[in-house]
Amino acid sequence: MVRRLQAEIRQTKPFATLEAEAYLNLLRTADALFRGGEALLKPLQLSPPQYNVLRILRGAYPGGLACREVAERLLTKDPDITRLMDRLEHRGLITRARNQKDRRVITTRITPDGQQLLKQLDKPMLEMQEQQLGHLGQRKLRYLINLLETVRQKAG
Amino acid sequence: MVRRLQAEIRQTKPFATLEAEAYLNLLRTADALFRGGEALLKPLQLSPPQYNVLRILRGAYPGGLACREVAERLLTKDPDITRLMDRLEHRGLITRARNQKDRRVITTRITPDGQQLLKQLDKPMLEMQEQQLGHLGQRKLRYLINLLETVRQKAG
DNA sequence: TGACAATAGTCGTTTTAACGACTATATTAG
DNA sequence: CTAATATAGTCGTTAAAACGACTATTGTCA
Repeated sequence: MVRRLQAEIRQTKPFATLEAEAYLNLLRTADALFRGGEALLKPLQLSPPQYNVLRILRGAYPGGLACREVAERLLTKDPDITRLMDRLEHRGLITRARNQKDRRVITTRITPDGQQLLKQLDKPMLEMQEQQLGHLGQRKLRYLINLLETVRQKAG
Repeated sequence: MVRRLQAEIRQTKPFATLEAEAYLNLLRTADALFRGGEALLKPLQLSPPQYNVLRILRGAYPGGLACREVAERLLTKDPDITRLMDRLEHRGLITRARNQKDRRVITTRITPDGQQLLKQLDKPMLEMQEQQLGHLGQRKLRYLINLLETVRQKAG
């Protein structure tokens, strides 16, 4: 991957700005990490957004969340949550019930099956993250987190 | 965005590990930056992968590249390059010609139209990156790049 | 109260991505 | 030289994501 990026640099030309270099690096590194997670999910037939929704719902358990709340925590648009939820419900990983107080909202909860699925993934995820990032050491990790949060404050 | 992330942390629980925190931060920050680029592309009806392919081809100009070479530099699988190229060719942004020496390969080149489209985007992209990342300053930017490359060496 | 606006969620459609199977050409080994 | 294997690219199908329009319910205010 690094070799690939270097090859590309050589081939085109050095980055126009340091910012451009950081930008591309950030995207590529995130992509590499992302693929690691994706690989763990695939055997369980779970897409990354589905996994994220389940985690969000686990965080709210034993309470539930409205579609809108899930969409907010997720980085996606509302309209697509519905069908994503459809698939999760169909697999028995979540349940949905119309709220009695405000009959517009539908409260979604994670089921025991859903929780078990997540639990299965917890350790592998942590191990993968440890392998991908642990070599930096606590000090550099903290600094990296710090930098990223700063960037997101400006860019997000 | 930051507020959103903090809210999520509060709601679930602090991250299990520092690595997990860095992992999520990296993904979210990359997503934020990515959306910035996407927004610049949308008015021109160009998807991020299409943009990347055009940039790769510009780097190779006046030469061309085989599908496989483009796929290598891109982070995507081969099979999908074909149709992506189809759309670019249909819009006159690239041309394709079967190689005479090895008749299996198809050499793809960027057209003047394609180059002009890219040129239109160069300045806005740099400006966006400057706005998103410039506030860090050269020193921190270099360090960030350094950290990211280290991570990618291990994770990519 | 009754009209109007806002909000929650769903649905229809189009575009992209993902995965696997398939064709054509080239390379290699016996 | 031929059979087997590898490589380049394409195609078919299914699954997701993107975008907009639509329905139902609630809230607001004249």
